[in-house]
Amino acid sequence: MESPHLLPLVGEPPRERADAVRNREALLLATSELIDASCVENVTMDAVAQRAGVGKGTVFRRFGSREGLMTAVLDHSEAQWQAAVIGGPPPLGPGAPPLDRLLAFGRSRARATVHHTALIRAAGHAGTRSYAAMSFVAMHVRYLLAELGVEGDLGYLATALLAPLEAVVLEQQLTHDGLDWDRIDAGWADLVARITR
Amino acid sequence: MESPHLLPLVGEPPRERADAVRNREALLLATSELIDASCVENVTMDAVAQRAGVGKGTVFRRFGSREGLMTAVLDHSEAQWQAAVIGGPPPLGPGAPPLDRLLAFGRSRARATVHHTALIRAAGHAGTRSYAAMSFVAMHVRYLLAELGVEGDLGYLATALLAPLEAVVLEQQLTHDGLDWDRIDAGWADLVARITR
DNA sequence: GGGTTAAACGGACCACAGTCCGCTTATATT
DNA sequence: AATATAAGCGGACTGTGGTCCGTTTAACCC
Repeated sequence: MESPHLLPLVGEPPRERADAVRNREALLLATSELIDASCVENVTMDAVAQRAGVGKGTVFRRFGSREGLMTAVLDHSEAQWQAAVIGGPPPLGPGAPPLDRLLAFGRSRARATVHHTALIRAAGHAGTRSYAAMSFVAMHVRYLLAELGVEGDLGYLATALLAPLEAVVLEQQLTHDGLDWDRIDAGWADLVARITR
Repeated sequence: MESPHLLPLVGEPPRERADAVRNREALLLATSELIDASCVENVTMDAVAQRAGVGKGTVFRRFGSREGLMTAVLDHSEAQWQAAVIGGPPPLGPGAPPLDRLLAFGRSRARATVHHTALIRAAGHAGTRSYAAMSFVAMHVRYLLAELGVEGDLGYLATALLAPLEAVVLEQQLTHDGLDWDRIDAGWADLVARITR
C-alpha cells in the first residue's frame, strides 16, 4: 500500500524533495526546543542550524529570515488555537449562541496573544501575526457579527474589535496603563455590547 | 542678558555638558537628513556618526540603541503634532465641539501614523510609539469622551478607540484588507458613534 | 542500474548593531 | 590660572543576521 502523499496531484508539479522536508521539520523542532530551553531572544540562527544538524544557509533557504522562522513556529501554535475555534467545545467552538462565542473568542484570543508576545515580536511583520492568521480571525469575528445582526461595515468593525487584542495594545495596557485582566475582559465585553447594540 | 538656561535650578544638579548638547543635536540633525536622503531602513549607525562628525560610541552613549535614536527622531515629529492638538486651530485644536474634535483627532492621528510607519517600526517598542506619546493621546481621548458624557471604563474605552489607529492595524487594513481611507474614516467615525451613543 | 538535471546544501564571507576601555576635555574649585 | 575630577569621546573589537557560490544529491527517465 502506497503512502497517499506519493500520489502526485495535478496542478502541483514541483514536489518538495524528501531531504528538504526532513530538514524543515528538524529545524522547526530544533527552534522550539531552543526557545523552551531559554527564550526567543536568545535563539540564534547558528544555534538552530547546529542543533538541527544542517548548515546555516539551509535555514535561510527554508525560512528566508529569522522572522520567517519565528513566523513558522508561531503558525504552528496558531493552528492549534484555530482548531479549538473551528471544532473545539463551546462556547469558543461551535454550538453556543453567537454572543457567547464572541466573548469567549475575545478572552481566549487575548490570553493566547499575550502568552506568545515574545514570539510574535520576534516574528516581526511590525508586530502583527501572519496575514493568514489575521484573515482567519477577521473572518470569524465578521461572521459572528453577522450572526448577531449587526449592521454597518462589518469588515471594518471586525478589525476594530480585533485591534484591542493586538499584542502591542495589550502589552501597553497591562504594563503601562495599569489595567488588569478583569478590566480588559470587562472592557472588551462592553465594547462588544456597544457595537452590537 | 544671560541665557535663561544658564540659571541652574535647584534639584537638577548634574548639568549636561556643552559638547554633549552639541553632539546630540548634531546627531538628531544628521539622522533626519540621512532619513530624508534615503529611507529609515538604510540609515546605519556608522553613517549617522560619520555625518555628525563624532565617533560611533558617542551615538550609543547618547541614545542607547538604534531604536532609541529613532525614537528620539520620532518624538520630535510627535511634539509638533501634539502642539496642533493642544493649541492649533479647531476642530483638531480647542474651540470646536467635543465630537468634532474627536473625529478630527482620529483622522489626523491615522494620517500621521501611516506617514511615519517606517520610523515607528524602526523605533521599536514592538511597534508602539513611545510611552509618553501614548499616554498623551490616551489622556486626550479620555478627556473628550468625558466631555461627551460617555459612561463606563473610560480608561479602557480610550485605548480601544486608539487601537484601530495603531500603525500595525492601519497597515494591515490598507495593504491586505483592501480598505481605503474613506472606509477607514467612516468606520472609525461609526465606531465613535456606537461608543458614545 | 546509469545518466541527467535541477534543487538543496554548507560554510566561508560580509554588513551592521552594540560593547569596551584608554584618552580627551569641559567644568568646578581654589 | 592651575588643578582635580568626572563626564564625554572614539574607534577597535565582537556577535549575529544574512548572502553567495561551488559542491552534493534526490528525483526522474531510459
